[in-house]
Amino acid sequence: MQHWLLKTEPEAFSFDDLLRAPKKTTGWDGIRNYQARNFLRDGMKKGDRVLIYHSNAEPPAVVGVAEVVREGYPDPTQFDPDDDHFDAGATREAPRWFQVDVKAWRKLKRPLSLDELRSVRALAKMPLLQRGQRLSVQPVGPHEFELILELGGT
DNA sequence: GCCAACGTTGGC
DNA sequence: GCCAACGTTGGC
Repeated sequence: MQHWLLKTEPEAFSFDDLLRAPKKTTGWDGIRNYQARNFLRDGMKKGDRVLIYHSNAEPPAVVGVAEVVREGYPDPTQFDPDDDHFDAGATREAPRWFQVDVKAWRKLKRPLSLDELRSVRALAKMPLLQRGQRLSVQPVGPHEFELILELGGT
């Protein structure tokens, strides 16, 4: 089983929104980056655990844990001309963008801010903490994942 | 709101 | 295939 981190802007969709969603589940749509797309399409497997990170937040922080409940399938918003994420170059025969479904598992007892994560030496190699890292879907090592759960409390 | 870092686009 | 211009991300 692998572990991942998904970024979201809480103003658009927060972990609490996920907790309130039907079946605490949502399609993680709107990702428009090829590297992230490849993780969604090929990497993420049912049962994988996912850290949910709030970007553009005060403070930016890991706030909860979710689980992949459906593996990669075409993101429907790419086909919708009225959607912000419409992509005229994508077809149903050859979809360009993929999403997974994630279900909220636990909210961390205490959010782990970016500052705090940076202060933990064992986490220093996380992509999230690297300078200029913008990828919104990232793999997380098993030890890093367990440590974050310990620090945040589940 | 600023701006550094990065990804994408398109002219050549 | 290079690279300048442009758009986006996301911390601050």
